[in-house]
Amino acid sequence: MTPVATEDLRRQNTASVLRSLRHDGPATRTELARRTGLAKATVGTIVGALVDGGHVSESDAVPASRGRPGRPLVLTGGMLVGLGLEVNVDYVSAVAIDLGGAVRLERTVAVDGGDPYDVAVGLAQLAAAELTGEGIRLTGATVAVPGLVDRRNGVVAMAPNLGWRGRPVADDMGEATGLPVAVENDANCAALAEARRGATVGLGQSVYLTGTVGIGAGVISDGAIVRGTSGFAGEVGHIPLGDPAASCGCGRQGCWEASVGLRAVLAAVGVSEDGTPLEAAEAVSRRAAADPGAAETLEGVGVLLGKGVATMANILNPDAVVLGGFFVPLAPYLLPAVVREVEAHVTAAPYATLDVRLSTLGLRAAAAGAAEEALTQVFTGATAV
Amino acid sequence: MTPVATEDLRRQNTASVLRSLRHDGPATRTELARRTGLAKATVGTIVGALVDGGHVSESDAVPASRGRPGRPLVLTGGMLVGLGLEVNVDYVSAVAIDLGGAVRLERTVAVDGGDPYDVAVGLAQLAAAELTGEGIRLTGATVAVPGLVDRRNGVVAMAPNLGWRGRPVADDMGEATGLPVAVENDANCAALAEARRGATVGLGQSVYLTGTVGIGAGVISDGAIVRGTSGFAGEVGHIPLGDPAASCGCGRQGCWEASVGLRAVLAAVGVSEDGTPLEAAEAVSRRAAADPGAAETLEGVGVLLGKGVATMANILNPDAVVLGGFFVPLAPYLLPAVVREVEAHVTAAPYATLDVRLSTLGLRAAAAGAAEEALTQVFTGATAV
DNA sequence: TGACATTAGTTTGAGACTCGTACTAAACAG
DNA sequence: CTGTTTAGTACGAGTCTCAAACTAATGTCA
Repeated sequence: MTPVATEDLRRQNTASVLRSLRHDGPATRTELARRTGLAKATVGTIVGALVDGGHVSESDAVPASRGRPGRPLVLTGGMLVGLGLEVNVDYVSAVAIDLGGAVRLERTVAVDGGDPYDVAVGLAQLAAAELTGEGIRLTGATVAVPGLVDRRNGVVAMAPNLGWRGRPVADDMGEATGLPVAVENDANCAALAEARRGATVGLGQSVYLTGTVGIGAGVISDGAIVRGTSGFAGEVGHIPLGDPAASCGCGRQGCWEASVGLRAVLAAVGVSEDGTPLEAAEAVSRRAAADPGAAETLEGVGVLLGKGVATMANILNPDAVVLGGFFVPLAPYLLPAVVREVEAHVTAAPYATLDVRLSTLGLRAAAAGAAEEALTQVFTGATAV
Repeated sequence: MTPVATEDLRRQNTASVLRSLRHDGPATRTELARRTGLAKATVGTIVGALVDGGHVSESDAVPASRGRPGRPLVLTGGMLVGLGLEVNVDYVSAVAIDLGGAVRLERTVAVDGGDPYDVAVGLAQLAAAELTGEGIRLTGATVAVPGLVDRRNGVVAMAPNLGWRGRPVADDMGEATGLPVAVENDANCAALAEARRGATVGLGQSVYLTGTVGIGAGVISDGAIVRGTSGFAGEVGHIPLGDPAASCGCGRQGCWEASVGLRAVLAAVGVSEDGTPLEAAEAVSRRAAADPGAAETLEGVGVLLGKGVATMANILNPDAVVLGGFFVPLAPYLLPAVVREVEAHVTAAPYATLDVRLSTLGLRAAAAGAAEEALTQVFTGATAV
């Protein structure tokens, strides 16, 4: 495994330079040499190729205190773009992000009754045509799906909300668009998005917990998604630490989701399930503002939520846990209890702080994360620029 | 980071050859070239250096069906040895393992009242002297400790059973022995040992769950320990999914350990806490064989154990979970319930099988894993042979 | 104003490495 | 004893990084 020839060296070092520009911002060649540990001459060669390729450009010289002023290099990366698609029951979103992190395209299309897959293919083809028209090279597309995804073969094993089962999305969509297509769980994508451009930028390890209809988690370690053996990691909706008496939609008792999922919350507070999860959660929030009993109920949800967060933290020891989805509008009522439970139950609490944060990216997180994922192979050196 | 020069290339490829020999067994040069993807000529050069260094040797030619017979290469690795130390309340163990995976030294010393640290230092010095006397080069030592270990600075943050708190073991012991010393959690080490030479050889991702006085887990991914941000991952003893009424030694209620830990099991079955955890567990096993009520109680423990295993499996999606420590003698009574709970609560269960296995290494696991850990940098290419 | 110090970036030659091809070595088959 | 087959080595070409020397651009200070 991992055969390494001398050209792979260049790829790795190029990726190292790109990562440094991405992660620590613009820098002169000399500064980059210091950051990466490479020789000045080597950085010069690598940067030369990147400038030729249009991925990096020199900004105006900034005179340092003394000596010849350096010319800082900026990731423009207009040429390399990753495409992310989020497939959901009622909408499909596309986001394209370039090497520099800029959003180059953003579309959302409603799905009216038909198969979301067809909408996704159409959107992907549209985006690909539009982007390549500008002379852009797409590194690939990643499709974020709410369900169990087997990464090894690009098959969606099960996506109950979409009604998909054993669907070879990567192969099918790859053929339809001519792009290398990967499939990924939506919570994983959102977690990556928060880690690259949201609430957990700069942290080594983080967990993203989203509440939409179900509960899903994404785990990020050193900028990469942790997938487990078959890509099913982070399927936390049905871990058995909810109220043992609560019946879950899956037929089991005591699932976490059955106590802290959207339906459970709506039922507990007595709000009807209208509109999107976020709209419903906002209705709950309004009710809690008016009704102390409802606020207290939410605090109870927060306790159970905190127990689950503490459980994940004990197993994974992340720097931060990010709450997303419908947890965000309810945060004022949930967060105090969550923080309390975390402090009570996380073994490492006195020695390593665990931040509980709120998602900053909102609904766009999954698609943006999918686009970032489509770009990662460039930053890891797996693909040549 | 990751500055890569042309010599690092050789290190990586050498490590690749070593890993192949380790993982897939002896092979001829041509076979190695096929396995690693390197050119035959390159493998020839690398193997030449390894043979010169005494790390690899040619075994007798085995004639293939036709043509010139190949000379299979075997990891002898007599020259490079990793040292592992397991520090416990009443004993300290040392195990030394060479590149070929052979155990080169094994010692256990009882601790009678004194500080286990002093015993460990003495044992390490003894082992180092003995091994270097034979012309062996020690790559380093890893100390396995039952407690929270901060890997970044080699400090044992807290080891309640040892009475250690904020102790800079790596620095101190490194000075005393002249070796590079690392510190690691004992469950992590045992998990690594099972993955390299025990129940989970060949699996990509595994979780090891040990019961001694407390409950601890180790997570292995692609042959490496998953540590989380500060090395506190796998501290599962106090995740809140035990009986909510059960009081834990830590002062909290509902900790998992308070329901499935050794003391809880002994109390539930009515056996006194005599001897080592394993001896006590064997007493429990005898009791259960005679008393159906006790067996039923154990089944209840198995249910809670299974809930925890399912929780970890949902978060991490491993290939297998290994039960060690006192769970092994009680397996006949626990395992059926554990397997049932896993099948009931693991979301991925229909799509990816999760094995529940028993530890095969027993008490020696932690020290052996520590020794393996001390060797890993050779196999990852971080250290030159 | 001009020599000097200082820092940025490039040129150049050496050294390390892998690769493909051609070549030698060692067995068996008929 | 010749041909076939497979294992392993020698060799030259190509790629890459590196250190040191060198050029470029600016501020400093007499």
